[in-house]
Amino acid sequence: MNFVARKRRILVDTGFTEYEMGLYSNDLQMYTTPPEIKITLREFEEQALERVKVYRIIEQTSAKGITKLSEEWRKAILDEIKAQGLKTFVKVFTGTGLGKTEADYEGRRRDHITHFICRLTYSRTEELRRWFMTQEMDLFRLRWHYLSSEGRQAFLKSNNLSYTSISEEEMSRLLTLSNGLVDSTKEYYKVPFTEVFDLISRRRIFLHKGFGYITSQDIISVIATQFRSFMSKQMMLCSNLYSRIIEDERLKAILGNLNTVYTGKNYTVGSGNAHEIDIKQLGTIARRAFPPCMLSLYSTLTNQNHLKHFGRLQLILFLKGIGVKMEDALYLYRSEFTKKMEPDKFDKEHSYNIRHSYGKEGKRTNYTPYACMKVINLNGGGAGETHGCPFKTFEANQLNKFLADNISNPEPGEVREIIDLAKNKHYQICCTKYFQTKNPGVKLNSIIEHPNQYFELSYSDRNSTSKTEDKKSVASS
RNA sequence: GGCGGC
DNA sequence: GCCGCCAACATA
Ligand code: SF4
Repeated sequence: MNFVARKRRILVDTGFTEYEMGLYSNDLQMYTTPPEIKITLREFEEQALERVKVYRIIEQTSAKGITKLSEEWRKAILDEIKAQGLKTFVKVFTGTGLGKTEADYEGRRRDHITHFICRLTYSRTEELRRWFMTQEMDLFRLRWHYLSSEGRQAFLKSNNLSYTSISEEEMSRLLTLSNGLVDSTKEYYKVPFTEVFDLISRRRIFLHKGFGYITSQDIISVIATQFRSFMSKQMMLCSNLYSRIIEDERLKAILGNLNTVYTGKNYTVGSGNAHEIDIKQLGTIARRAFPPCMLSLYSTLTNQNHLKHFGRLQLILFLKGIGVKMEDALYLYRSEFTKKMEPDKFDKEHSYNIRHSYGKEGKRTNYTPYACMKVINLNGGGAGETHGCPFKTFEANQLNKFLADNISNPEPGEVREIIDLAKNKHYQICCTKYFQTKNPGVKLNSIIEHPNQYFELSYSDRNSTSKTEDKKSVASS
């Protein structure tokens, strides 16, 4: 009777229509069609929050130093998803593709719905869109790995990706034509060569009559490119939709809640953490408590007496965030710049922008200092540029020198560890490690997510450990 | 640095 | 050549 009941439930009780059965025929999809949402608001919120948890797990696992897309990476992510009790997701994420049980369909529908809710909520700003896209792309590639050969074929077909897997006889022709470039032990797909440019530049790809022949391992990179470009277009449409839909009060409460969970954003620079900064001691403070990205800007400002556009911005917003008064910031920039520039030229070219950054001109917006994500994405490596995150932009020897100059008593191997983290592109972990070697007394409960957070932590540490010095100077005066 | 005005 | 304006989240 169980058997009968279950069988009926597939068709009747769960209410999967024929249309939905088609829509949810595969564990992986490109989310081209919006779902019909027939669930309660409470379920809506719960399920979407679960997907956000998945995003955070992916992000944090990648940040831990585990190389993306490796076996270890997949295992770590899935284990954590299980540990947080998100079993339904594990099933659909690791599915081989074409399962037909009720649970299969249920999982895919949940995947579908939660994806669209998140797509909507994370479409709001540029920053959120970027973050959402990278998590979704990683998730997509993770899931592709578990699809069976049949599942992959079906996926390609249902998304009109005309990459056909090649036949036996075609294969034997290719073997002779390709001069050893095609390996007979692997499975190959035929792809229009216009879609494989990025792959061609990285690997040797056999091209023939307008087609590239790609292994089944490499095909994911082609698909991912398609998926990404499709998604980024969709995100733009969503951001329009968002502004209209958000007027529903009930939805507003839920959607708002969702993206506050966005990890990079939980450090907010408020008026609460503004310090009295003595501008004449800024050099000492910088060496002691500035994060590398800001210290590096500060030193080129004072050594070269010049900063390029984004460097000026990155630094000025940071300074504003730690509590430097606008007059002091203006004074600092002017006194350095005018060592190599006529004072009136400085006034014409820069003073307005500084006031504007402090919210004193035009629209009078108090712009928020850049978070690590933003700084890292600034990519400061260019000629004469010092902005961006040093762990990303510095060449190996440059980084070596920086670390030697700024870490006074390194434990053996510590510097090596920092360099390796930087090399593996784990900039924020790297920075956290750097922070810990400079401030062994401070216990961190999270990684560095914001330059101003870095400053607060190291500055307050010095304050508390040097209370005796402060008292002394008070007493002696 | 970008956009815009004269 | 002069100049202004903008980089951003509405949420407690
Ligand atoms: S990780 Fe963040 S705080 Fe550290 S140097 Fe890079 S941008 Fe600055």
